[in-house]
Amino acid sequence: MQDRPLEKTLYKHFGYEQFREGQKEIIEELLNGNDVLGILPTGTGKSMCYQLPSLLLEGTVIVVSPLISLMVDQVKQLKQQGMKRVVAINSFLTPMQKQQVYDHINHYKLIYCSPEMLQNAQFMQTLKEKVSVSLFVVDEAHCISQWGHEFRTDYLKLDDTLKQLNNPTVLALSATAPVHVQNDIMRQINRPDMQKHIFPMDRENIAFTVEHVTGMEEKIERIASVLKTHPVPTMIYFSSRQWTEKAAYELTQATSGLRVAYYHGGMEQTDRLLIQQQFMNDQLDVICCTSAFGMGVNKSNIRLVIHAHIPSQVESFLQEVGRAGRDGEQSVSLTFYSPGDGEIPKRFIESELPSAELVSDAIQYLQNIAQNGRLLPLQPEEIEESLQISEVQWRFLAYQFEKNGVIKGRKVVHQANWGEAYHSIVAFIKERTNIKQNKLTELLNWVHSKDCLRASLYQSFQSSYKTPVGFCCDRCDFSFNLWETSETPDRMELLGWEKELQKVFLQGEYQ
DNA sequence: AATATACTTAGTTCGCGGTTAAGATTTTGGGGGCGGA
Repeated sequence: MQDRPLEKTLYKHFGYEQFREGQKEIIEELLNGNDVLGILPTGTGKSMCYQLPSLLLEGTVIVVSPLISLMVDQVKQLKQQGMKRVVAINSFLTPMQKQQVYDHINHYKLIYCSPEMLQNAQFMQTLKEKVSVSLFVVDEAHCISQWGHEFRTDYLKLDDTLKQLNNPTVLALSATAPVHVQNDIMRQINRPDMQKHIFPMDRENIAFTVEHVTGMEEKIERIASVLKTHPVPTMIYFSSRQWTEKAAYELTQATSGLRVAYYHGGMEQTDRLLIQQQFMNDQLDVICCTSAFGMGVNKSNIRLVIHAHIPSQVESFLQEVGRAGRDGEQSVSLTFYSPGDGEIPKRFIESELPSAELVSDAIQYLQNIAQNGRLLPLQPEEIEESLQISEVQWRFLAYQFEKNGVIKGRKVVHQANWGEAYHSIVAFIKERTNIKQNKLTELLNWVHSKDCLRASLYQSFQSSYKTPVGFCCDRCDFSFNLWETSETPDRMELLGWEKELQKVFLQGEYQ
């Protein structure tokens, strides 16, 4: 091991004898100063790709993460492994805590933050003054492409952040990113020449099945009957919060004995955390959830992922399905479709971005402000109120107006080219809506596909896919009565005393 | 009739509970000296 310094560091700090597939190549690439786009399946240790370099590189590693809970989990885990010079900066810190972190910012080797945080002037100033960034990591990088254009536009400003931080080496990581998402990531962060380390993401132990039914009532009946014969750890996706709650109640009634809960973004943070932990600890069998549930759920024995509603694109579908069978055991994806099910995602797509009329209203509103020599209101809620638009719609517009030179921070640019801005924004909205509608159509086509579900699902994502280890799909060889699941395992899984002790010590620890 | 996804902010408090470091005290094991067999 003497002439293998990377392995030595790996063993010394993380206790592993050798690297997993892909890790070493990526790390060497980064240490040589090359940008890397890494697409690695979940559970193969993506975070090692930057945690180990953070120990070897001179400066600081910045990790952009989409969820506070993800950063907090990572920091907790690293501290537990003995790496103390790690911090997550987010809105959970009080102003005083934040100041303390800023005062000693150069003490940290790893800093986790959200893309929004990187738009905070004080944070950026602190970084620029006191920190030399050796590596800039975008975790869950598909968020750039999937959320950046409409939902969280700060994801599209990372290229500017990189410039301000003296163009450090970049590592973009994701588990599920088809070629067009990979290209979008590189385009948005303005690094066209990234070294690609891409591993196939098709899952050979998941069987696919689609059932056409009449409506939600029949779906829940079917789910109940499947769960009675196959009482396995299960996730059920819905497109509405209300249905998650209703279904959880009805399934509890229908399947005596199964422990069912619901989870969606409208719940209290503490409740969300509790449900997630109970599910991960096998204290719950079934979760009825919206798309809010998923990222950061590292439960290895999820056997069944049901879509009671379809999402709005294949990428989301694959991410959600991919949470099944991380342990390699036979798992199943069950998708329901009833006539009209495409309507919900269609409405989402239509309502997410403002209409042309709203863009024109917004321009009038801005011109009014400019003429009176005023600034934009400090509270965005005030603008949303005046224009009668949603928070997401205003954030999208604000980003577009800024990009088109109409506003600068809170200032409205007087001599802006309003006509051109209007046309370019409206054209962009059309283009995005189109792209999203096509993505929805792609998923709907799959649901109605007559051919092998596995083949048609993965075809557009990668050139080839592995042959399944068990069942393939309901067009080929799968049906529920062939699928044998072992008896519900003991509720209390024995982990060995080290893991049990670790669990006890880390319980309830959140910051 | 409507249906989902997340982040953000707060200026310089105060008291309480818990933790840690340092010092004091007690317990315990081992080493060394001494006397006797």
